[in-house]
Amino acid sequence: MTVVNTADRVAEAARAILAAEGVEAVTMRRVADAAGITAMAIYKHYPNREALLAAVADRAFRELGKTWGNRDGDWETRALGLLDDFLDFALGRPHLYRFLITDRRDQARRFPEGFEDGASPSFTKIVALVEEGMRDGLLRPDDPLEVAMTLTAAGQGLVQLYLGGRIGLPEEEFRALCVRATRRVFDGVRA
Amino acid sequence: MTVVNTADRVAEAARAILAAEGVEAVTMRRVADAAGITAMAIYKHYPNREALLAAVADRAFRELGKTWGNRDGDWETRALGLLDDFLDFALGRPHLYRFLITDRRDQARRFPEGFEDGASPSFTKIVALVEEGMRDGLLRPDDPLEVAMTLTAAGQGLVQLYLGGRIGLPEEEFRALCVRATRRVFDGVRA
DNA sequence: CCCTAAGGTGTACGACGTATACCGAGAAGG
DNA sequence: CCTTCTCGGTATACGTCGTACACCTTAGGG
Repeated sequence: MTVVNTADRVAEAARAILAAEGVEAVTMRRVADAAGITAMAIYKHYPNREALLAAVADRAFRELGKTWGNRDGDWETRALGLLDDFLDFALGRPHLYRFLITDRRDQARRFPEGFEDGASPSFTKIVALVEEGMRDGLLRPDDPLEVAMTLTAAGQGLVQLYLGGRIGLPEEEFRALCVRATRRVFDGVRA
Repeated sequence: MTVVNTADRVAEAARAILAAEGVEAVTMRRVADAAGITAMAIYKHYPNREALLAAVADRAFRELGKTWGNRDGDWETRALGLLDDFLDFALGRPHLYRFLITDRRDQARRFPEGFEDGASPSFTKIVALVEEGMRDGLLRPDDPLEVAMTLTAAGQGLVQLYLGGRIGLPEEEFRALCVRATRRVFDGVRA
């Protein structure tokens, strides 16, 4: 991600602060300082703070899609690998995760339309895996989109609880809990 | 919930604004106006805004526990009734839901210690139902706490996606989706 | 050579959380 | 009965936030 122009430099500065300290730490003045300009200069590139944050979300999402789910192995290995990638992100960059996944964003992709055509790179990979599982007889025939959604929702719910401080487990144990929970859900959709 | 003293009146005013417009709308000045005092007078009752919000969370949680899961019928009816109650709250008072469930709160109850003794009224009901299901042979023997957690996580994940604007379905269809998802998870833990 | 537009600065405004100083009423104690 | 505390309230002010507005500088095109 080479930074070329000011708009990118600003977005990158915002992303860094966000990842380190959370959305509420992303103030126009701090971002401006980090980018080497004045706060008001940001408005030459983004109409307001919200738009800046949206731009940050965009590039974070794009970056994310590239690093997810590039594993080999049998079906179950790849499935749990996807969960692992997800947890790596959620637990490794919790502020970014909260911002991207938990916070409301109005023009976010929507289920089911926005997903059917593979618009969401990460979710599409899960859907593809589910479809493969059904084709190969590992999973019971069902609506792949809904099954994929059920699977991801379980993981996201667990992470939400964990990041919300409701699960007092060390990270490794929490990850193991996620794997067990996911297996249970798999059991529910297995052939 | 009769309001007697100023502290309660303040908390109730804060709760009303929160339920109507979300946490960020809960400013000290607005709460004070609604309670008929000055902003600074709030500090005679709560050390700061965070403490006020914590008090709001407390009473909302307590109120919630009373209205949840008072249904009769067979096991599945009660189980889906609990889901229904949960969705009633999450979809009926989304701001309150986000505040209580999604937002980070430091002295929140924790899994597993905080739940084992039945400290959380709503979650305890789910655990009890799961335990009953296992005793009666409806569910496969397993850790009831973890199974209950898997179940709730799936529901919370779905709601998180819905409230985050990621699921472009009308409420009724979303509720049906939740039921189908929950059934799939049930299938995974059934005997 | 001037005009324009793009990208930058400085200042200012209203809203926020809250520190601080002050005040009046009633209880307590001599 | 008068003094003195304490409790719950007010008024004012400070630093920070997002951002409106006026202004400046500079590169490039007619």
